[in-house]
Amino acid sequence: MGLPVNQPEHSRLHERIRADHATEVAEDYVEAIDDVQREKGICRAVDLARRFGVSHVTVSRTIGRLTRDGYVETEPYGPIRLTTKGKRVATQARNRHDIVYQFLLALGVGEQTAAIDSEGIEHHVSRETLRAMERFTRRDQG
Amino acid sequence: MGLPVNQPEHSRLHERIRADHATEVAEDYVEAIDDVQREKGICRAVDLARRFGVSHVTVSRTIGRLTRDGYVETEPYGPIRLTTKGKRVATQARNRHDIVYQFLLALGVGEQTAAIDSEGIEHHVSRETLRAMERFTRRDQG
DNA sequence: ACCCATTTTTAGCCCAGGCTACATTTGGAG
DNA sequence: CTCCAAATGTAGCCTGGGCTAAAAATGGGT
Ligand SMILES: [Mn+2]
Ligand SMILES: [Mn+2]
Ligand SMILES: [Mn+2]
Ligand SMILES: [Mn+2]
Repeated sequence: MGLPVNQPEHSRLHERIRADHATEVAEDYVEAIDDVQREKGICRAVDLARRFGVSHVTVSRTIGRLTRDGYVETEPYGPIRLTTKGKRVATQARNRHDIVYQFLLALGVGEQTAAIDSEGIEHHVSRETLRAMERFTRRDQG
Repeated sequence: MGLPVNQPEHSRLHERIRADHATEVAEDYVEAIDDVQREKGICRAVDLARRFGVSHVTVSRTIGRLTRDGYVETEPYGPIRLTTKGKRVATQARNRHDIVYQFLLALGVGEQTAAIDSEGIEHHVSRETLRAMERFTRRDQG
């Protein structure tokens, strides 16, 4: 067994990365579903296909996985609704995404770049780093 | 066709993310291969399996793709060597990774967290954001 | 009421990146 | 030299997340 090594074991890092990737799609989807619902009342698969730039079939299959995992509910040919769990994750995801976005702006990055980079970075930011980003943004221009 | 929209179209963002993911494994592998070579002269598949916490079969298949894409060269039962292209990508990847890591430290994040988060964030940082991070780190403690 | 455009579903394909089980090769210890 | 442990390769499986083509359902406009 051996005592727990205190330096981060490299394999651990990558396990985290793989775990992040597994939840990444779920986070982006529930956030997008929530967005669409705010914008136009209900969310349909076709809305997500446009938003993500993928085919409607890909959306349909992904929604199947999200349903299986308890994030969304649908009936055949019906709209896509978030479960309680889905709403919670959507709120957290949007919050975190926004913190990262505002942080990049505060760092001096342009809006377009901040929008693009935050979309990927958000999924790999721990609580600790998120807090540090908030602190910086507040101090810088709050 | 329509005129190019100037606000970042949401689907564009996600296309970037998907592209980043496609190169992510290649970047981490060539960086790791370079690391191992520095540490112990030659790099073998087992070294990478340990480092990434995956089976040697997964490494073998991944190395096959990297060979196909011109990043590495191997002979049967031989060590893993980087091509010129592979070395270039490894150097760039390490450089960028280090900038992100140092930046997180400068932001006030702990070493463990910085190590973990930088491993994921590095792949989603544009040149512009990377420059902003360098600027901040230099100003903060350079 | 009907028709048709839009939407969703289904079938079937691809590739990346995981795995286990088993076969083969290699090189060093004795 | 021989043998065996370690490394590598091969076969076959899985899931996620992409795609196209074609079928089926829905619902709004006339
Ligand atoms: Mn998001
Ligand atoms: Mn995202
Ligand atoms: Mn790296
Ligand atoms: Mn990485």
